[in-house]
Amino acid sequence: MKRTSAVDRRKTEDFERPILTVDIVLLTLLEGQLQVALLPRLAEPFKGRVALIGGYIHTDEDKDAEQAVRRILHAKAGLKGLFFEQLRTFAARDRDPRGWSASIAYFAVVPHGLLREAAARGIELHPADSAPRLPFDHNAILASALERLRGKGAYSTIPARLLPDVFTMSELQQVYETVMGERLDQSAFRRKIADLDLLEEVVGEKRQTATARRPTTLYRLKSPVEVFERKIGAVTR
Amino acid sequence: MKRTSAVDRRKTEDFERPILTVDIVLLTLLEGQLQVALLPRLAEPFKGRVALIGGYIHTDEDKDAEQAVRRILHAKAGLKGLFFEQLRTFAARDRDPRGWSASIAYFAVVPHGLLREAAARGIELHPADSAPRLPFDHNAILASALERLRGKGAYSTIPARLLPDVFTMSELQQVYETVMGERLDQSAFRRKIADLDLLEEVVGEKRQTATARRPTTLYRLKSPVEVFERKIGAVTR
DNA sequence: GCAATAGTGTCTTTGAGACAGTATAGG
DNA sequence: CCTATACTGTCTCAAAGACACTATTGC
Repeated sequence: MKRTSAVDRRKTEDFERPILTVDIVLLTLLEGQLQVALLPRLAEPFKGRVALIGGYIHTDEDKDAEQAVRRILHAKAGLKGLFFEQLRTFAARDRDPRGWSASIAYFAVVPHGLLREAAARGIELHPADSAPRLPFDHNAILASALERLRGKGAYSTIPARLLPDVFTMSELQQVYETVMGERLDQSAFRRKIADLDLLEEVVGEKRQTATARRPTTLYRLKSPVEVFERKIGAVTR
Repeated sequence: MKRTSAVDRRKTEDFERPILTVDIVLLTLLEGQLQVALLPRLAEPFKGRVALIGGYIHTDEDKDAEQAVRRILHAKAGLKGLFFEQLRTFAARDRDPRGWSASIAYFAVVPHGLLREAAARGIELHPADSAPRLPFDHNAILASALERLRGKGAYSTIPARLLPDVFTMSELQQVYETVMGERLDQSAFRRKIADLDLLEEVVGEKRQTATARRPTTLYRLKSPVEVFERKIGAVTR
């Protein structure tokens, strides 16, 4: 892995450049459970084992890291326009057998309904809390994404991005409960959501899962992801 | 900048490796104002201009990015044992004239009293809110550090790390006021700090700035940086 | 009218902002 | 005893937890 002579490089850059990749923790909700999207690796190292969706930065195509994330999500999962944000960078000598490497980790959420094409491309969903052992430090990256979702979940509309465009208030409450891992009081939840003025009603009402007799109002998020000051609280007793 | 032949690399890695550096936003408090530590650059590009403290990852010495931060803080500012945490990574094609590059940005705080040696090494302090124009995207990195400090400041003991080991309650309140840019009510502040149980009294009392008649209790932080649930609140009217 | 979920009203607790009060020193 | 800062007490308001209540449909 030697490049130009050490003498030439010494002027500006004394050290081998580490490998730089992007890894994406793509989360969705299925059967009331958070799931991670994993993809069997096509190349060495760890060829054949499932891992986070990721790839090299393409210095010719990608003008920045976000662009690389968009390109990779599109190419490997057929997805476009998702909400995603940078988690943090995992950079160390021994996280990759190929040598010193850095992975800029991203966290993304997607409604389960958009994953048809992803499934066709070999993407598998695994329960986020009991994912298999992953190569590199991907289990740590996943843990970090879950921590972020649980932390920021209570203070933002990110959990709502796990639902389809249109949803009921009960569904919304269930997502928050799943994400936060706590039961929420129905009355307090609705009050809070109303106060925050995040939703708009969808005109045509609809009947939900056969068990419901009374029809339910449907809602849609007003704006892209928002963050609020005070927590959506849990039931304390 | 060619390395092994394109054919050799094509198997695993089709693209040139970006430059990878670490940059540190080192903040301190001087004359009741937040200040950033900046250092004139010794090498091109932007040789001679002040910039954030940073450097390449040394793949032989640094086992991970945090180690690089510690090494750089020690080598360039003579500092050890500071609180620091990762901000986020700035990665784009045009942020560095040398080509596609990524900087893992860190944010650190230091009591002003520890900066004697740093000053001797050419480090300058500039008001954080009116720093000069910096090379690369360092102004954006600085802005991101300030945002983090102001955001997390109200929920953590990080602001206290801007003070010397031992401090008075008024000093502590002033740091929080400076960081948050808001006046705080004295009674509410003390109640909050007491409830959080963050401090321990220092036995020998001491008289503060000549203006104070009554002697003041001195405190010390009990534990390393802590984060709390509820904000240290501002005066609303 | 019964089952089942949708949705509302209201009591209570708690955190914290406002603000005035008391305490303790030097001069 | 005056001044300047240290420190405390308490009223009030607002957010939100608890919980019981009403509403609307299919069967």
